[in-house]
Amino acid sequence: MASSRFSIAVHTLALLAHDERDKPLKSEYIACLVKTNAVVIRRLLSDLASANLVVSQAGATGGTRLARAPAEISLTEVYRAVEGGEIFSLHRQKPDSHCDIGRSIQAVLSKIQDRLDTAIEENLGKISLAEVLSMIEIENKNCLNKYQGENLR
Amino acid sequence: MASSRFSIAVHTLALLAHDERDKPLKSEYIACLVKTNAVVIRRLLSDLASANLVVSQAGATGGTRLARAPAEISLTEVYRAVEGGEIFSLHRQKPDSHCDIGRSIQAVLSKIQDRLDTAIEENLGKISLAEVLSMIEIENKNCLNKYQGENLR
DNA sequence: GTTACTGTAACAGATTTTATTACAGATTAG
DNA sequence: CTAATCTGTAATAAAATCTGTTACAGTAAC
Repeated sequence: MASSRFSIAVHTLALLAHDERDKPLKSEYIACLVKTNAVVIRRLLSDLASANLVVSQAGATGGTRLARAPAEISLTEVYRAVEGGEIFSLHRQKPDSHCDIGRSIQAVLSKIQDRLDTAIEENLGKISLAEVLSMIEIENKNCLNKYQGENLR
Repeated sequence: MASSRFSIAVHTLALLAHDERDKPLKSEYIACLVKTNAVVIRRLLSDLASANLVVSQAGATGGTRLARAPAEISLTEVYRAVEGGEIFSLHRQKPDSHCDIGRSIQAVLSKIQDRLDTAIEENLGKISLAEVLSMIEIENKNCLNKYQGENLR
């Protein structure tokens, strides 16, 4: 799945974690910062809500906020919630099953897919939303330093 | 990249490893077994040749054969040769950079991409083409057993 | 020189992602 | 209770990506 849903989900969650957390954000506002359509955000938030990562409220003054503290949200959960979870696709046409290889290659490839998926989830499991926030902060400081450094010349 | 190129590459290499290895296979023949077009196979083989995994020969009686023994070909090499190598995409539209999050989120996501990519390559590095062949054999035997078992009823 | 391949370009078709419009249902304020 | 303002979802359009196909130049054997 080469979609950008994971990226947009992490961005959205970071926004929810960054702003005052008791005040829910509106999809329109998030969409504006992420530069996409509000419906795209709502669909994503809907998936995140199903995974109990966020809580939405309908009606005027409604919006969405995190369901838990950022330190308690792992990127694995986000990945599972919004991404299909296949690193590569199998053959679109089923291979010729008269051949020894063709008969079993897809079963073998599926096993490899599973291994990779596990590896990815383990890896993402080590990263929490809180860590993403601090990575962002560090990145911002680096930017600032670079910029000042260049001004000194 | 949710393409099936990796699957088709592994299938193709398995075919090259399975048949007599001194006799090169023609793209048309491989395409028939993989159930795709010969040009698709040639494009793939062309990438695999650039990665020194196979050797092709033009002209009548030409074709393609493995460049090394199956035990010496790791799936990491195959993956790198044919697949773009991005588990998820970044935002298609760049996010609003007036916002603290938007300014740095993509840099952070890139780092996460890199980590995942490394994890995948490490994982695939543990699997050689030779192992794929034996996995296929095991799978075929399992199929056979199942089939015979069902016939006994 | 004829035949039988590979390698690539160029284009068409299919599939997948993303954006947009529209509207029903929920919630609050007045 | 009515108007205003959200979410959630369906339906559809547009854009991007992936596959398949045709065409043909270049290479090697016979």
